[in-house]
Amino acid sequence: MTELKQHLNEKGLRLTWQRQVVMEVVGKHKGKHLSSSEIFELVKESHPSIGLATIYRTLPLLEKMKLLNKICLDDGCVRYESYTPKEQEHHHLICMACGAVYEVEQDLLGIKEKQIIRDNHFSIKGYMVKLYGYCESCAEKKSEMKKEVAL
Amino acid sequence: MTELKQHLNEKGLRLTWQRQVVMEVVGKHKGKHLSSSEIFELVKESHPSIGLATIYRTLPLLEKMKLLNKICLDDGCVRYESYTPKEQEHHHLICMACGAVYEVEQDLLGIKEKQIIRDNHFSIKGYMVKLYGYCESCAEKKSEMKKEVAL
DNA sequence: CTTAAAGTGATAATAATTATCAATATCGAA
DNA sequence: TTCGATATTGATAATTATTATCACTTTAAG
Ligand SMILES: [Mn+2]
Ligand SMILES: [Mn+2]
Ligand SMILES: [Zn+2]
Ligand SMILES: [Zn+2]
Repeated sequence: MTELKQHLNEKGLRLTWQRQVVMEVVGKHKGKHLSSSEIFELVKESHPSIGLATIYRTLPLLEKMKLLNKICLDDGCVRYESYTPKEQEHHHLICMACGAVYEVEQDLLGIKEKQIIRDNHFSIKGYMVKLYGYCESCAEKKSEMKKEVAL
Repeated sequence: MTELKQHLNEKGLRLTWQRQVVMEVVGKHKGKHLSSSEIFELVKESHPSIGLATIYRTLPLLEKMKLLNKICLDDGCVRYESYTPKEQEHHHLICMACGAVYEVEQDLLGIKEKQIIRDNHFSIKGYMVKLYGYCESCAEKKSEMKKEVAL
């Protein structure tokens, strides 16, 4: 039995082709950070009859079942990506100039976690780091502009 | 000359009482994470004639001048707080049950930053860590519920 | 004091997301 | 299999957060 069906059964929910297709589509785009409407468009390619409301219902559901990760990259919409378990969380570099997003595969917090839990009486289930800065090409453009102004 | 006026002058922008009041209001609420409409309500208390559009214009402006921090706590709206410079960045514990937000004053990345810059050819100007978990009271409620189910 | 240009308030317009509801599909039991 | 309780869906109306417009006002340099 597929992992999706398993999770659904546990909660008395039903397996529909809509839920399967959403899982498949996101799974086919590892490394991408897809908005709800982008997922809608991708699903429609193979299943044009699906409704947008179903997408908006399905994504939070899959997230709660930990089959997807929800992320918020400050561009005004929620995005989703394939689930990464706590042990191999990854993080995001966001270019403040062009908005490009790069992934960082590294444990960025490490042992500090335990200390935070002690200090704050807060049990930590996961974390997300967003790093803001400039990608290589945007950094170059910025230094060129400074030169021009100096002339 | 106030820091606000200084920044505005540099860019040929003007000092208005609206901009001053928004700064004041957010400054009076250190530790809070205020949404645009919450800020609107707070400003209206002393200055009822202000328009919502001005709030939405002013906040991103103050953020670009680094007089405010913009944050995104996954609840569907942008929030702002008093500016904290890079050297003393703080981070957020978000309770997945009740939504409460606590602050953590700690450098969570430290030396890893340089390594990230090397590995990714990305200049880092700042970062933000969101830690997800359960606050003390919600953690208790959860364990109580498990007991009940077990009965 | 004048005046050009920046800024504002009211409000219309968008964009993302949620709520409603009648019709349909799923799945365990008969 | 068939049946039926109910979970789910698609269409669409409604909300919510944010942005765009535009005529009028305010700022600040001269
Ligand atoms: Mn990612
Ligand atoms: Mn904070
Ligand atoms: Zn860039
Ligand atoms: Zn809580």
